[in-house]
Amino acid sequence: MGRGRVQLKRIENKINRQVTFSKRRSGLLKKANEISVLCDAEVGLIVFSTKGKLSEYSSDSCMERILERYERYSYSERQLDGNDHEPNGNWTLQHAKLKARMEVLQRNQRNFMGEDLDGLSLKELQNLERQLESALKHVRSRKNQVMYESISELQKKDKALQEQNNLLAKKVKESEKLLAQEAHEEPQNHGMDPQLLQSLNIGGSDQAGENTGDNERPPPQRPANTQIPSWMLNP
Amino acid sequence: MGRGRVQLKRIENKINRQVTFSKRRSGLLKKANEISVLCDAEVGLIVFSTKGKLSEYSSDSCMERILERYERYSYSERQLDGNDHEPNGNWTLQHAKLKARMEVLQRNQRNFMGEDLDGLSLKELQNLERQLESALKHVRSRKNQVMYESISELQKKDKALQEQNNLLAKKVKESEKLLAQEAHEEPQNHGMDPQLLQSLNIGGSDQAGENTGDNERPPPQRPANTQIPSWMLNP
DNA sequence: AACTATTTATAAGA
DNA sequence: TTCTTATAAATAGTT
Repeated sequence: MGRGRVQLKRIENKINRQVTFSKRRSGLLKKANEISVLCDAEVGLIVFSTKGKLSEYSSDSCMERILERYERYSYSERQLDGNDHEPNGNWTLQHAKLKARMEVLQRNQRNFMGEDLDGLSLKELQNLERQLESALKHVRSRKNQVMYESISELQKKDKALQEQNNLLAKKVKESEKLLAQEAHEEPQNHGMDPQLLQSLNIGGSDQAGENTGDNERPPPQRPANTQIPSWMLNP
Repeated sequence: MGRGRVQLKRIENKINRQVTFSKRRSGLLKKANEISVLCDAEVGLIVFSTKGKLSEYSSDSCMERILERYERYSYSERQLDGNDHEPNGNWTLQHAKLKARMEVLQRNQRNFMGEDLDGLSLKELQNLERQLESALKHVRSRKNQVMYESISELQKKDKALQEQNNLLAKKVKESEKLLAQEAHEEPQNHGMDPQLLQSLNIGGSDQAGENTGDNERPPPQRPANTQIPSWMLNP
């Protein structure tokens, strides 16, 4: 819908992609709302942009409800397993304990996301900082590994394709030879254009390096705790 | 879009509603797919028809992952508190739900701690990295604030103490003067031992203003909360 | 399920 | 970002 036909593939131009995303997102949200109202359906829609920004839509009942319903629908009886190790003893206690643990987890998680930091002491903040640094290191390391593996695989594929190409090229040459012999006997030129051979070099090897470029982040910043803030030195 | 304008309200005719639902659902799914491909977005779409039938769409990574990611963002009001709208209904279900959520939270937390990263896609890793960077920024900012406040307070306290010291010093001098006069009138020494006077010089008067001397070493003991922890200075 | 007159969505341009 | 506009797509009502 628009001035040109659109291909169903990732838009490479970044700006363009961003703009299209913005437009289509609003369109999608609108349509989600429409179907939910018109057809009395329950809809939950979650969209993460490339940059990780979240947009969501959920019909009347909140997303939480819809997700619960979804979980119930998709794997309801999965966790009926070993719940009865304490027949009917103190469900209440169990429940309370679970809830308490849950709350702790949630608070932690919020802290890990850099929120709700007001109640933390300096030392706790320090610990959290160290923890986050360590996590970040691991994540980056893992990311690099994943990227490396991906590249490796692409290279393998690339190699295989090239070999295949060589084989094909050889075959083509043989054909040419045969044709040349024929031509020798009968001097007309119906050999193949060498450029055609090039075009058989099926693309894809160049995707390998694509991801290596803009994902690297330089470490211009040192960890803060190796650095005494200037205001501490100049009271 | 169609032969007539459509009102944004529930379609009353049941057949009609069902047909429209079917058409629009496929449209919605299509558009969800399009935006995810074109704009490199991560999309999760859940649709329950009036009759409770589930349709879903999720881009590349499975719905489960998207929902986890969603939880990571908006874990917010996990209101476990007033969940007992079903008094003694099915504790089992409640319990199971709690446990399921718990598992998700724990997995998330492990990810936030840089563990169990093997299952994550490149995109998810990138997102996690961004999240951690952001969290780290917040934590550092908060830490700096706390440190700044702490120092600010120290300085205030310091100033107050100095003033107090000045006051005391002045008093002591006056006492000395009086004693000197007495000594002049009656040359027996029943005055106070000058060393005693010194001891009245409640610690720190030398900090007051006369920094001209050789008092460079830090005072042996400061109030605990006016002390900068060693780990702050020695990273 | 197909058709088609219309309405909508949106790609490109400003 | 927002608006405009030409055009592609979606779809309401019909068959």
